[in-house]
Amino acid sequence: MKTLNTIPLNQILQGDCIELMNSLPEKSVDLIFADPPYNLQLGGDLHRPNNTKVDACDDHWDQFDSFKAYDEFSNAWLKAARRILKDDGTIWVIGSYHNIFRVGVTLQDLGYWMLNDVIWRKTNPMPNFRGRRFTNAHETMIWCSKSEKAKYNFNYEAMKAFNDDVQMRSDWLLPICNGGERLKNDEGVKAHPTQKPESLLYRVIMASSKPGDVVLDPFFGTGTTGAVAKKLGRNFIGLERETDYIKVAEKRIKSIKGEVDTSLLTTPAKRQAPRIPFGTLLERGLLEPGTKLTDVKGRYEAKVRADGTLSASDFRGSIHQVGAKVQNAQACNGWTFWHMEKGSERVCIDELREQVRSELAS
Amino acid sequence: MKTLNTIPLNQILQGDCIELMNSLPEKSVDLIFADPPYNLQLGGDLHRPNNTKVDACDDHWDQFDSFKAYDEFSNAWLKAARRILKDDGTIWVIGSYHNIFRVGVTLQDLGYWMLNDVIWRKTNPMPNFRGRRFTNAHETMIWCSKSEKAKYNFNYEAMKAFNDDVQMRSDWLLPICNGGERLKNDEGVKAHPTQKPESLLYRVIMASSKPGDVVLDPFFGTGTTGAVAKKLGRNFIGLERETDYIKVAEKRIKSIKGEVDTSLLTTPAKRQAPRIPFGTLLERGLLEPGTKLTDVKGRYEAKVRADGTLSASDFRGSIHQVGAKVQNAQACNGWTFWHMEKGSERVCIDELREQVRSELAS
DNA sequence: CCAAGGCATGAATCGTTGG
DNA sequence: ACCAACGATTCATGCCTTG
Repeated sequence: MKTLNTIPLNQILQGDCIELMNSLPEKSVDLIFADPPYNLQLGGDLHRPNNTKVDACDDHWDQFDSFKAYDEFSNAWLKAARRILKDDGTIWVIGSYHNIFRVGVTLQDLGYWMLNDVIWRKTNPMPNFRGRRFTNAHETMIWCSKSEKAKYNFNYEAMKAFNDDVQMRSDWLLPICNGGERLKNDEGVKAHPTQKPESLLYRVIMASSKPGDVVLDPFFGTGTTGAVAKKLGRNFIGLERETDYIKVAEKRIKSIKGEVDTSLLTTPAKRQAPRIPFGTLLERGLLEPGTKLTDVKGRYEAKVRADGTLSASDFRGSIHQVGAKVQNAQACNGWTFWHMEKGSERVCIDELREQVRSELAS
Repeated sequence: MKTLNTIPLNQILQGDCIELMNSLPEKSVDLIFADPPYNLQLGGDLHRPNNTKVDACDDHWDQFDSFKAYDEFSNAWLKAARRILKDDGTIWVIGSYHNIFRVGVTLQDLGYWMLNDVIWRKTNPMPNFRGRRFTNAHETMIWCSKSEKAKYNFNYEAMKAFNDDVQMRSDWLLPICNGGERLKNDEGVKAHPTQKPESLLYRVIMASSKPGDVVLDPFFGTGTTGAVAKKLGRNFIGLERETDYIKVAEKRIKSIKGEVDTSLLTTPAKRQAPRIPFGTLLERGLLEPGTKLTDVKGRYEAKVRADGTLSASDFRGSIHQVGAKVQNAQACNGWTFWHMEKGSERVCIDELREQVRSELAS
């Protein structure tokens, strides 16, 4: 494949992304966003508790023989990306714990300079159905400049403005892509197993590029990067192998008239008063496992357990459940019912919660 | 240093953590929590395994040299840790984007099996003063078992109870360590630059160990791991080079009184409840042969046979087999699937099992 | 037309025990 | 080591059906 002299804008190029990048002129791209295969290494099938089968990402493009093969792949495409990236351009790569550590090392070894790792916290992740691990509720993005001294672009003021005038943090709370945004094929089946939400790309592109910039995505899929780039007045280049994805992406991008929906940039409304699990008082040392709690008169009592539940004679449960049980009542607000002894006084545990709330607010 | 036959508990061992770990008996530790140094650019803490010092440098070649040294260091201590870790033990390592990707790759390359990456979201991170990046508001922990097939320990029910009866997610919001918890030396200066909050260790130790387990921290510092281990009824081993840190940690841990009733420290899991054959319900008269069972909606039905099996139209078998068959599913938990009619209500047979269990316990 | 409830589904490295 | 059987396990969201 011969090298082009000018860069083809606002198009999807079909083929292997490494070969395609090698055909593009060097130092011609301002921003790269990449969502490479995660090398998931899934075992057998997984079923939900209601016996339905989880639709796993088992596509051929996610299969690698070994970590070594995956590292060689990462090294190859990140090297090709480095050649076409302008000296002051930046690159984002997204992944999960299956692959992101290997991608991070490859980035560092190739001389990229890490600026941030940014956590995409999902409001609605898939639960852990078997109860064997923590709910995998986030993905990680790495943001790099081409070198330590590069004068990269970061729209600090814009990010701050969109975040209620406080600095944008490295953890972003955004929903996964579903509902109307999720693209379906003619049979009504999801067109791509891992379509990213536009809200994520809005922040990425807003933060690290300017209108008129060239934004390249080497694993274009159904074209979220291109769609958002167009909406934000940037030029895009999409690289993709699969004909089916390209068709969907072209239709999607064609239908966009370049308007910006700024609501996608903002953080979902902050919860009013943050919910404080009772266990928080334990891990913060405000209470200890074994502490005796009583009602305000000292008629009923229970002991605090390490997992943030209470135990009373032969009953265990939340502060609310145990509070109701000892009174033989239907319901009980454990926060106002239970007190701890402090010297000769009884202090309501709700005061401890207030203390935590004020610390969380600061 | 010669190898010990028994493991020294609830002590801080002074010296190089790799040498000290090599002196401990193999497969003797249940849980490792490690907060390794990652000041690549500061020089002070980073030595090659042969004890030569790595120069702090900026340019690319030396940066690569320093990554290589860091990888050798990680490989050495994680290998030593692997030897002393029990086959069903787990390890946590915490870091930031400067080092965590390299640590992650080393873990994977040594054969550790990643279970989760967990994000510690800081309520009160240091702001980014220059406004050139996103506020670095989190650190990353990697949690691994020793191998893919290991039967590691995860206290799912405890973590769920702790989190208001919703699965604990992979992102944890916790404040950094300051205020009264932050240890100061005699001059009133913070005793350690990166003291971790006890709340973080509380969750780690609660989630992945049992009372009486051995918890080792190879970079003990001021001993947060030991302090929380003691509070939660676990044994600790701390490894540390610096005399100043050891003094502070010993004083800290000595002041903790660690007697807590073990029953308050553990959350019973249904998984480890004694097995009750379905036939027991019959011989105890809780069910009679011929009783009709249905699913919760009354869509499927079966009859109880005297031998403790069920029969449905033209199929006979265990409660599980028949439950699966009528639904045309691969598997089924008959205990939660089948219900008996009691007046106008349907009662799950799992409640009958609970009744038997409580009778057997008393 | 609206409210309530049912149902589908998302990048997932998701068993244990006894024969 | 392999196999069969037991039996434990889900949260947020959006669309659709039912009343």
